[in-house]
Amino acid sequence: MFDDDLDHESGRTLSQQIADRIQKKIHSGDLPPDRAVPSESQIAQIWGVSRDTARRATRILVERGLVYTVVGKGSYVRPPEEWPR
Amino acid sequence: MFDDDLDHESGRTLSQQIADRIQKKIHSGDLPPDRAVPSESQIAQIWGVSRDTARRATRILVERGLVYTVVGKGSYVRPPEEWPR
DNA sequence: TTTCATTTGTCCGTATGTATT
DNA sequence: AAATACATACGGACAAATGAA
Repeated sequence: MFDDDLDHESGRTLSQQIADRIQKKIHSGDLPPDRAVPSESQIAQIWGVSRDTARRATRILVERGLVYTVVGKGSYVRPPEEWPR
Repeated sequence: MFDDDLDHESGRTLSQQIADRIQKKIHSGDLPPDRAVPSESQIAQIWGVSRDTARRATRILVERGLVYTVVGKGSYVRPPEEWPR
């Protein structure tokens, strides 16, 4: 589902690149509303980064208004009606 | 391990002199492949320079192809097969 | 009720990247 | 070259919340 590697050289940070890849899956409908996005542990596993970096990636998506987080459960895709325009 | 003082008078910069000293340890095998070289903080501590100067020293070794850097972890001795000839 | 695994929240220490003064 | 500050990243630890067994 997420297969392309991250670019450690480009100007964009690892967490930004991860957020971008997940955002594409959201906008494409691959990750529908209220569907769980990859957990921090999964992100760390998928892209081979630390949980700290995984957390940053998730927080970026929350700040972009595309994802909401529930403690103890996970982070989920926000309905498109709530996306910022 | 690194005991000789730097020369603040010579033409060579402090970072160059530090890089030279570490390079000797690499070429002598005192710092074997994939062994961590002194961190920027350690360099600053050992030779009494700023972290900025320590960074420059590490950077020089990277540019010489003797060392590779991993963000968040440190800098390490590159295997001799990868050294430029 | 208790136990357990999973997930996020928080904090720590260390290291490098970047920018400013 | 130095001093400082902040961001990004890695690794580890423990707490709190959730839900299932």
